[in-house]
Amino acid sequence: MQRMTKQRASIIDLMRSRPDFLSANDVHELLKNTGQQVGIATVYRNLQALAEAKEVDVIRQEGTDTQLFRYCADDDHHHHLMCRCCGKSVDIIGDGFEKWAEEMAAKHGFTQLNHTLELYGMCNECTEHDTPHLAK
Amino acid sequence: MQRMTKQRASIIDLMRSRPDFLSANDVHELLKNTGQQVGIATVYRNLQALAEAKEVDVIRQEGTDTQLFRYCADDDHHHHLMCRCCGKSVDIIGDGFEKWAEEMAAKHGFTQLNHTLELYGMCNECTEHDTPHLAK
DNA sequence: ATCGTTGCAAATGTTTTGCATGTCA
DNA sequence: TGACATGCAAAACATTTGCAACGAT
Repeated sequence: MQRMTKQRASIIDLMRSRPDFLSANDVHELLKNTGQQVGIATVYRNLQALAEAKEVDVIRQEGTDTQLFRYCADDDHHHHLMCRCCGKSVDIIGDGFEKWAEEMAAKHGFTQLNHTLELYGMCNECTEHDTPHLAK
Repeated sequence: MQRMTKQRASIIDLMRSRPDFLSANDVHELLKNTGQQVGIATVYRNLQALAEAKEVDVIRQEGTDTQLFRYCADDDHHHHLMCRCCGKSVDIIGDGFEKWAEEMAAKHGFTQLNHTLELYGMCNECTEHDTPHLAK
């Protein structure tokens, strides 16, 4: 079974307090700044476990090959509209989209459909304030 | 300017002859099997150049962190419906989808929208023949 | 003869793993 | 106590880069 340790608690706390997507490294650094040292391997292991438990969402950063994690109460299937400037993200339910995807699959004889979809843009705040990049 | 070398020619030839998505490593191996040794770094450099020239499409493999490349005549923006079993993929034009995405962005005050979208499934052949995995 | 290209090996960056040690239940 | 969790360092990958040798134009 799953045991509650100091470090798991720290990680969960941090994730719950953060509305934006963070890399494993971000989490590691942020915890270090709070004085709660947690090994990077442990960070990865816990984020992975949380992802499997659907407590966090995982996406891939736009250009790079880094996974980003974010706490997420809603464990239904959904997508994200993420600000590439400040990292903030909005959950999107894909009603219309899912239907479109199924149609496309059917048209080409594909079954057992699955998909990856992420939307990236600039949120209104970042557009207005011309914020170049948000400090983590 | 761009120079045509043996190795660039080999890579382009291979890509043109392949309808499925290949990793840089696949390309490297396949060329090795043909006797046309090409350094892995060169494979990467050329695939990257081809991607910039929009001669190949790049996607990320479903679970992993590997990029996959595929020759693509059509340089307009489009998406892929890919068979997770045999790797075959179909180009999809996103008319309906693009519009939906813009609506979603607008609704939440996001601009400069961009997105990643890939569809994965089982093609009819793979479903019928119950092909477990295609040999590369 | 240039100057882009290649190949190799080393560097990078992310994520995973082995293993001895620590610790929750 | 005993199974699971942690930390560290090493391993595993995918990808990039420095640099000397090469070769297309």
